[in-house]
Amino acid sequence: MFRSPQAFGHQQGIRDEDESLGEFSFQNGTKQASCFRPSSASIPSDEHQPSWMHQQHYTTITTTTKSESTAPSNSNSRHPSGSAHHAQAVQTLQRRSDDGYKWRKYGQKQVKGSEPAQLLQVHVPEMPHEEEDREIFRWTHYRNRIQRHAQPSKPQSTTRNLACAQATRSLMLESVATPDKSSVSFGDDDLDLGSQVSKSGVDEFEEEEPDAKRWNGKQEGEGEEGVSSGAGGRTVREPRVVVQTMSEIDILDDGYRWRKYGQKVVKGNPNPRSYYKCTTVGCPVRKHVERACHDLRAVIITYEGKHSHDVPAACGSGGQGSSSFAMVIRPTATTSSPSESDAHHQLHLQRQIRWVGKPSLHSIHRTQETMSSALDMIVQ
DNA sequence: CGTATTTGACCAGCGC
DNA sequence: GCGCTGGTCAAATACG
Repeated sequence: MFRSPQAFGHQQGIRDEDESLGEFSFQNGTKQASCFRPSSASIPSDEHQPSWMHQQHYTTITTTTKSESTAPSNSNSRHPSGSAHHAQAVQTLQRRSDDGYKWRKYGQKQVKGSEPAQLLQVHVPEMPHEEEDREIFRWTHYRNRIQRHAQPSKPQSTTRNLACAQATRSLMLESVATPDKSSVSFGDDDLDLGSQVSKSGVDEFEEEEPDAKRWNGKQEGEGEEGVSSGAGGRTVREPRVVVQTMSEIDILDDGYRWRKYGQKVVKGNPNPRSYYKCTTVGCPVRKHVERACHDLRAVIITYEGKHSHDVPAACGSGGQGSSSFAMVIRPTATTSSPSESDAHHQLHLQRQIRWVGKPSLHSIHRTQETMSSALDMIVQ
């Protein structure tokens, strides 16, 4: 089995935002990757056909955690760290983007009242004044950090196994908690988009109270993982992690065992959403999986909760499983005191994610790279 | 036969 | 209060 805890756990602390973004690197168990650090030369300059159209391989990441300030009575005791503070980091990174490129909305996860996983391939660069774009920005409710440099897709030279055949061509990682005002700005310098979003989006972001009723509701009573509102406090949604991957199969082995407990068609997406629980006793983690309405190949997986256990050996060990990748996500990322930095939180988050997979599979590497990179961005 | 999945019913939050 | 919606439950069913 391939597992590369060093992919995240060994990363050096937290880098300051911005400058490193365009040239971050990460490590996984197999190699030093720089897939998101292409040279600027790799950026096509074709304005007529923005390069992202050629580049299937992009990643968008948004992470948020909740600050105590807006959830004063957030049950700190639920977190082992006894945190009273959720630092919030909001970060959206896109691989295919930069000034002068157009942005196109490529998807939307429509959960009424909340926009936990808006998927963007933004286009129209110079005119966030246009209504459509403003909508896009409102949509995200996050500040967007656009990665300048594109990574050319490496040719897949070898045959893939089944899982790999579903190779991730794009990924989105999005850890979402109830937004608050402490959203971290990242690199408004690198693109006006960031500041624009902060104007048109973050304000709403701050004001809106996402639909937190359900993912909290019952979970609160189920275990320690649910982020609840304290007495009289606002309901705080537990952080989520949303992963979007291009796959022809719905079930991607992420290392854990899941039991399907429901399926429902949600508004705005003809494709049913499947609900899964982690089968490990006492583990509160749930996820739902749905196909994007805009692209049937796109699978959107939303995790919520923190695993109270490690990856089951039988699953995560890569034994006979078809694990293309496994991601352990423990979004309960809190700090022990309000004074602790976002960096601390981010490091915490970073350490909560690791990969499990088969190193021999190229596309797995690609996925891992992408995801690792995504996480690397998160901790910027 | 045990386990996993399916699927309709039910529940709860929110807006009108 | 009612309807809409997302999420969950649990009996029925399918599968190995």
